[in-house]
Amino acid sequence: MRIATWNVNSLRSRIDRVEAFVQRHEVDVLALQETKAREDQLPLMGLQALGYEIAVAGFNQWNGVALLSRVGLEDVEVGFADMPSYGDPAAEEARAIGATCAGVRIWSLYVPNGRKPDDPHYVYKLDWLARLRATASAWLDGETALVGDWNICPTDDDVFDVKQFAKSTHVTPPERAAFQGFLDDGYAEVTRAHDPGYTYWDYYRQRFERDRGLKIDFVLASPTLASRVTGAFVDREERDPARYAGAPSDHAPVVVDLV
DNA sequence: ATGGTCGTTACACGA
Repeated sequence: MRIATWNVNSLRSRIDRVEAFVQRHEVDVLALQETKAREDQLPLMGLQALGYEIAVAGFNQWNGVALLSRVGLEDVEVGFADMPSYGDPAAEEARAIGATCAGVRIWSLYVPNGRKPDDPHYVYKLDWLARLRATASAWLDGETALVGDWNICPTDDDVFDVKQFAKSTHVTPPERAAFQGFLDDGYAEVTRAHDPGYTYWDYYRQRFERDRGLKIDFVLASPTLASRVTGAFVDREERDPARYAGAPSDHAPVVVDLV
């Protein structure tokens, strides 16, 4: 089975790329983040014609998550609501959607950005991660994957220039400790060993062309699932502005293979 | 310190 995760930065603006991506790599399950659309706004017929079931949750003009699967999509669950200060406080905003696909419980996660270390959103980010960890620790016995945009650079190697991030989120010790907590509990990050490269490059300043990026998109697997991983890679071509028509997402997809 | 570029029921704001 091949699963993938991709912060797509608007599913509507990149629906053609998503269709091409899942076909190009024969992806069985795709977790999406920053979908920025309600299901009723999405032209999903193409993906359905390709055999994908779709579950969409949590939307405003910045966030939103989704799961596509051609190997079953059961027991869909939405959780970990967004901070109310984003968008319409009355709208239900989710930053996580989970489903069971061919026996594997997969969660598409869009960890809060945090904005700045002195911002309330930063506190919210750490609290959100603590709540996720407490819940996810109960899933270690099963075949569980926590995939998505973690908005954390766990090591200095995951930042093109640590000095530039001295006063920024993504690299602070509390964020790194929050990420490490999942590993301490027994989850394994299964992509780095196969592809240590960045997964995100800012749109400005030709950051992709100069490979000035961040590694912030990860796949954490429970022990049983981790033992099934045979490979992983970052699809950098999907981030290359020169490779395909139209603007790319600022994130590249991450693909993982399981026996 | 600033600005650069994407996206969105947008002409400001989040990433």
